[in-house]
Amino acid sequence: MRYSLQREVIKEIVLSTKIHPNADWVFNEAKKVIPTISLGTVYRNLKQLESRGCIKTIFDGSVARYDCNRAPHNHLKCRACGDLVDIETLNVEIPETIFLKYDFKVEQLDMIFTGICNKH
Amino acid sequence: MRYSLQREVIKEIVLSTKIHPNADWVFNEAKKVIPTISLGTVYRNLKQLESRGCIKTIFDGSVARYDCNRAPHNHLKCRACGDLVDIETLNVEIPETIFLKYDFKVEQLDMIFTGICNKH
DNA sequence: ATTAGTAATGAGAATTATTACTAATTAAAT
DNA sequence: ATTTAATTAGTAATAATTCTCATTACTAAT
Repeated sequence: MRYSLQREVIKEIVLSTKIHPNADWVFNEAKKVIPTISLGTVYRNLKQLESRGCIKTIFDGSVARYDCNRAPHNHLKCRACGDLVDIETLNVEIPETIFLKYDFKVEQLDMIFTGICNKH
Repeated sequence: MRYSLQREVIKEIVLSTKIHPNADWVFNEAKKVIPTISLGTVYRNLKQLESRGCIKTIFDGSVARYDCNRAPHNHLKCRACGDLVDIETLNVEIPETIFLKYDFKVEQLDMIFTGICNKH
């Protein structure tokens, strides 16, 4: 993968925040550094960064948000302000159990706790 | 909420399948019964049925799918065929723990296991 | 039975998030 | 320096969903 300034900037932006931004937020931040950058470039690079394992995509309802935390973890989602915060991974019956019970090979577990955060 | 044939048909369709259909699938099924029904009507009624608690919405990536299973449960999602199946709720550290640890009032927990089902 | 009031509908336009296309640019290899 | 292929900006296209609005059809009261 060839170097590009746009990609470096996009990567830095996502890696430097914990807010789990969406593409549009990243786009607006990136414009502060490269005013001519286009939204398509942001989407293209977010996708590339994800496929390289640099970042992860989480779906918040129907919109994609990007997460720089590569350690296994889960999320709390406040339904009042929309904030999404990381929490340490909670213990769940191991995938092995699911394999035996449902004949299904688990590769990934996404868990999201929705509720009200301490700002409300 | 006033009676409407469209809503009854839409409700029956969602309640009679376990495939967790999306709006378009419901639309196509509904057309078999009411050929003049419109997609907007399907979306409008799915939303109403959800707010009444008759059905639940699950987001599969960025598209909404509808679930007639009102008991607490989780989902297995096959990344090969896209099938989504219900599994019984697994034991998770109770919301109380999260409240104490993160000062966050959990109202709902969504959990989705992604992997490969026994058809592959 | 008729009517008045208003919720619901169908059809299509609008919106939002995302992807695809294309000609021009640029990093990197020769 | 020249070539090559990846990448870009800008814009058009797409997909899913929501909105608008004139018309239709339930329902309660007459």
